[in-house]
Amino acid sequence: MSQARPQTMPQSGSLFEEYSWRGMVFDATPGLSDILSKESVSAYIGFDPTASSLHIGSLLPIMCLARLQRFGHTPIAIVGGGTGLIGDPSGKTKERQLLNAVQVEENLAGIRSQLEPFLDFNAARNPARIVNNLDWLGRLGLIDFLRDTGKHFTVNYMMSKESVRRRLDSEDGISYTEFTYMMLQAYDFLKLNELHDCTLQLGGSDQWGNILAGAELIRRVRGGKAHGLVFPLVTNAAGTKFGKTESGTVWLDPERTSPYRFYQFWLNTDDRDVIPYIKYFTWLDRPDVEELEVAVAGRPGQREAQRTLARNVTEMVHGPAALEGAERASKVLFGGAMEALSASELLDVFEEAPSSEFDSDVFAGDGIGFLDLMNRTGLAASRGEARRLVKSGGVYLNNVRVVDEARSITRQDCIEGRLLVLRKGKKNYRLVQVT
RNA sequence: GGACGGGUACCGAAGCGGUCAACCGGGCUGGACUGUAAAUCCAGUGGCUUAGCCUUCGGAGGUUCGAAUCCUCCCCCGUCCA
Repeated sequence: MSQARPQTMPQSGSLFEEYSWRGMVFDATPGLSDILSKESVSAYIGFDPTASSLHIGSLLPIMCLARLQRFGHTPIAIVGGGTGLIGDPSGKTKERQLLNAVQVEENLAGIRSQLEPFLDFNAARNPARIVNNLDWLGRLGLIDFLRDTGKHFTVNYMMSKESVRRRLDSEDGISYTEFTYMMLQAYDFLKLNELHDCTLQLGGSDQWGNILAGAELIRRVRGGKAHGLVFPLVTNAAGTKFGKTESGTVWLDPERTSPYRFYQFWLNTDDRDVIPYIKYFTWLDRPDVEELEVAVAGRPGQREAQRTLARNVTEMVHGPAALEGAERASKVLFGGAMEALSASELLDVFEEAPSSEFDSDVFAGDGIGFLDLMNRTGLAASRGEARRLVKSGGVYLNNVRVVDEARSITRQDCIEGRLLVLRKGKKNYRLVQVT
């Protein structure tokens, strides 16, 4: 079950079959399966530059491209520098806030670097490409656009699309700007078809309408056949939005979501979701996945599948060193062997835990009351709450349960005289640094 | 503009003169069990110097020994009529 890095060694079988067994085909244009088994094609997916980092919601599209490349096809990631300035109405009930060009430019740079670990840009035969559609949309003249592209779309056709219709029914309506989005995306497909012989567009199921519009445009303008394939929306058994936790979105950027949290996110995957996720997000082959499926059914408590998922995805996104750190941190946080670590190691492990700084005077002499400390670090909203927590046995100081609500904290309690680890419940840590 | 109905803690919702810091449900937070899960069970959920005290029931006044509860005015929301 080793984790393979980006590579272009073609795999056997057809890409379509591969997508299928992994549950990644929600819908596809007729005949696509045939073409993928016979020819090597160029395919693209668009990434939305709404934020400077991709989050794990983009992992499925990324894996789609990566798999495609392994099957000998050529992946193109298009970052929507141009379309990002417009805003896609698909899946949105409200008009979007427009981003300015500078923001989009910054976001593009971040996204580009996050795609790089997944795709091989130096493959001899089918190197991956990242393109920015601002390159052509930016200098597209309005008159040309209306004559060459607009002529191929009837308003009737556009209005019949689900993404538009829903907004027509809503109170807010849809602006002309967003209404035009579909045409711009179609134009992208046309342009990529022209420049890079791209004949396939992939996307989430909400992109189906936009993708078909592009294929249609290619047929009309260039007489060529183009295809589309959409993957399903990633769901979770809890019915919440995939990729969100109590602490927010799970980003790919380690600055935003630490590798530890990232690893934990996957480790905490529901039993019902773990096999689909493994199919989506790892390179494990069919026999390995089936083995894990048996493991989940037979001894769910072992969480072999979750562990495998977390290990694989964390390593793929953040590298082996970060994975090692995340696993070490997990061990300390859930195994409780805190004494074994030095203050600086603890700082490292708790890097992403909220922390408060206190002047060393606070701990001098008789020190500070424990309840006050709880309150002042924000771990408890009031002293009363702190008291209740202690009474119910839910508070730990340096991983030792606190039973005496009247106790004070002095310098003696600090690890190496400079660090305290407060914990509320099982997972709620707060670091106190003595300065 | 008129007629009703209503505004209670994070949300929903009881209470309609004292025993109300306010039933109950949800949420949330702890605990037990467990697999860092789900389900279940238990506890807590305004503040404090915690056998007690203080501040809360849309807002401001008033009646009363005593008000979330009664009265007056005001603000806001819903429904119907104009």
